[in-house]
Amino acid sequence: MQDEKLPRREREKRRHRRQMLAAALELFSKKGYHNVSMHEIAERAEFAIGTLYKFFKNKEHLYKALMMEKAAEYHHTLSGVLSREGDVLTILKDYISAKAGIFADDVATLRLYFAETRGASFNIKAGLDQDIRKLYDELVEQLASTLEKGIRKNVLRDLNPYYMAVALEGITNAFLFCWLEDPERHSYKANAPVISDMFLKGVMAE
Amino acid sequence: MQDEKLPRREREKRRHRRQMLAAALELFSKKGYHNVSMHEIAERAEFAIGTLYKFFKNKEHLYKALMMEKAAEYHHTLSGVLSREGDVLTILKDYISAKAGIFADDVATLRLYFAETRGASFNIKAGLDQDIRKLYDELVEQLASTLEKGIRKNVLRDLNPYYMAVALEGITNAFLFCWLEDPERHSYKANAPVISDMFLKGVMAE
Amino acid sequence: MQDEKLPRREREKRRHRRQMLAAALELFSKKGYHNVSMHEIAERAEFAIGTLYKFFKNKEHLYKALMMEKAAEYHHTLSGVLSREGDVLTILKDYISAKAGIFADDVATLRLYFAETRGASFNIKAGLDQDIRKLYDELVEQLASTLEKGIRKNVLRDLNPYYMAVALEGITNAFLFCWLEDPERHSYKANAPVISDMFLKGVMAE
Amino acid sequence: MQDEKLPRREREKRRHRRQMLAAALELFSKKGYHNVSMHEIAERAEFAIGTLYKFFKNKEHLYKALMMEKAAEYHHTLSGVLSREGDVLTILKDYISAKAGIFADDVATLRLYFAETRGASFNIKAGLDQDIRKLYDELVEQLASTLEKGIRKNVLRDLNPYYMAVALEGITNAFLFCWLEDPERHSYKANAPVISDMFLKGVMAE
DNA sequence: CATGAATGAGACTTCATTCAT
DNA sequence: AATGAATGAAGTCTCATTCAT
Repeated sequence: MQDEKLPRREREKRRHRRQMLAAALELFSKKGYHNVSMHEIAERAEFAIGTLYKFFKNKEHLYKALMMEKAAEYHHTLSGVLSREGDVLTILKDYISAKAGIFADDVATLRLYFAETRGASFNIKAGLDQDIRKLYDELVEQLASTLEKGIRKNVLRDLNPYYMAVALEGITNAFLFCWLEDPERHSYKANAPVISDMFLKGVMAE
Repeated sequence: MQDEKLPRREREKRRHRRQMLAAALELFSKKGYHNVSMHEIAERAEFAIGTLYKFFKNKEHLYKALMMEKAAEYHHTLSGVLSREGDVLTILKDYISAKAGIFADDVATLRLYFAETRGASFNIKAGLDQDIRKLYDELVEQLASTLEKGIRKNVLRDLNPYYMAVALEGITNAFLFCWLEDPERHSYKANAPVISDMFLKGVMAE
Repeated sequence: MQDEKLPRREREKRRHRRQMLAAALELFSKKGYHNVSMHEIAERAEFAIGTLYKFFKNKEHLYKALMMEKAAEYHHTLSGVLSREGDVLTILKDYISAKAGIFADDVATLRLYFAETRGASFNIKAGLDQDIRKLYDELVEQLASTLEKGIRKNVLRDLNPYYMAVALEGITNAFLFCWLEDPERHSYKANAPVISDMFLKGVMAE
Repeated sequence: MQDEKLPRREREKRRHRRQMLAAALELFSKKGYHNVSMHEIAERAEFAIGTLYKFFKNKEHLYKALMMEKAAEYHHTLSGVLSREGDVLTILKDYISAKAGIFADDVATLRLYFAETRGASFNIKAGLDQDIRKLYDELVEQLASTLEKGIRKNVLRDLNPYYMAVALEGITNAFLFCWLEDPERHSYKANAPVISDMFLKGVMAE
């Protein structure tokens, strides 16, 4: 992350890599993996096609690199929220809100994220997308742990914590999806309290 | 739907069409739109490539025909459940259960359904997939109407009914997705009561 | 070989295949495997590139099909000469002459043949060219058998028959090569008696 | 050849050049001209690609430089043998033996040598390979002169000396090729007397 | 309607070569 | 000289679609 102390050459290389990934993100997100050509990405990034291939072995690797970097950021943030000390209800509310912040200025990533984790992904050959899915599964497990803690403390009802996590993910993603489809009408951020309300009321112990 | 009174020629034609769609469904569901070729579909359906094109203008139209037929069935069933007379809570429970029955023996369709409605779909050029999305939106609206009725009858809390519908869809789809990913571990059908419980507790008036 | 009784469609297909192989032979022979593009071959054969790929899985397979068909013809002819009844010296003279006839009107094949069997071949990936080399080895073995017969009949000196075969191949190929390089100055056909003379005198029993 | 009296800079330059040629020889010989990239050569030689291009104008020139140096060595040695004083038969036997020594520890060169002189070479564009071929032709001519001398001295039969040379080259190369293909089974060196025997018996005057 | 050979645009990828540092 | 990032022409191959039979 810290490029500061690197030699100029290395810094430039990283910058170029970022430019390529940015171009790829924009295009993949708008048109989908199979409707974007490597030439298109190279052109958008203002590099020659050969340069693109110097940085990424092939289209799949470029795509995967893109997804993994974004997924890592995403999961790092949410995982951080879930790791906080404090009462479970606050953590859950924060988690719901945090999802808003993450994608607030990066709709492109959100779109791809859905394509990979919710839609049945057919973009990359079997095996390559396993890593991304695995990262996502880990987050759900962590969420389940948090919920389990809530159960033990009698804050939450004694339901299967994994399925509670699945439900929470389902709701939040549904709202994110709404927002993605029509950002004008459906603000996820504004709806975060509604989500918290509905979900928590459904799972809280009385 | 009723082919009985049609001349033999017409009946055969419909049968052929069904065979082609069945082959397409199987392949699209397994490998994704872009990883299936028209030749592959023709071969699987045991027709010549030219015949496939006699029935469907092009690959997109074939895909859309497939999706629309499946979506129509799906929404017809769920719409039927929501149109029933009776108390709202029962209707909602039935709705949740009904989703299990629909896909129980048709995982292939479920997979494609997600690719289109939950993941950001990049399969078919803008405009063509609007019809499918529209059908889905109608169902959500109908669900919202049902929920609104529940609110008016003081059975449900006074929350935005559209967002309640979004939440319910989010939860049920999340569970369907779980089941799709690992049918052995996560039975949607068995979990339907859990879903109903969590969701209804969250939205019911006290 | 007999296309006569085949349906028209099938006959045409074979003709097209032959046209493609002919175009490939001409180009490969003139410019070498790596200096000929599939587009070039398609164009020369007056077919679209896609059609070429309908007939041959890829460039290597096209090349191999070409080589194998030619090699089969070639070895069939020479093998026939070696299988004849009669005295060994006559058979050997005929063998030497026969090599002239084979390539007389097909310099292109001869050139490729050398590239594969005499030059160290780097054209096709390891394994694919084994078949061609094997065919050639079989011929040398058969030649050795013939020579062995001559030894047993005391017509030839008691030398290692395999190495005698190698020597004979070496001489004949060297003359073929001369002719290939400069057909005007060095006629293989005219030199066949010279070859026979030199070689036989070297290996004949007194 | 003598680098001793040169300034250090010059000596280093020559050493670098040799390293590059050695890397190229190894790779070309193993994989063939078209299956080796300039990057690969640079990497093997442990230089940057740009440095490679400082020494050799382009891939063809690199290849040609390699071939010419090896060919020059080769022909210098054999030419030396043919220039010796003494009786023709001894010279010829020595010539046949000498071919063994030359390639004994340099199979790589032998492989390339065949690719260029025996197989129809398609490696380098027309014109560039003429020099190598010319060098080879000169050697054959010199061999023919030697043979002619033998004829004049009534040691050899009165055959066309050029064709006798061609035949000798054919035989020796065939044995070299045998050895190249399977060094374990076919030792050229051990077979040198066999070659001499067969060839000389075929061409000697009685 | 059925067939399937033919088409060719366009995708992915490699690699010889250049040039600023 | 040495470096190696950047270039882009050119090659291989796929596949949606057409059309003559």
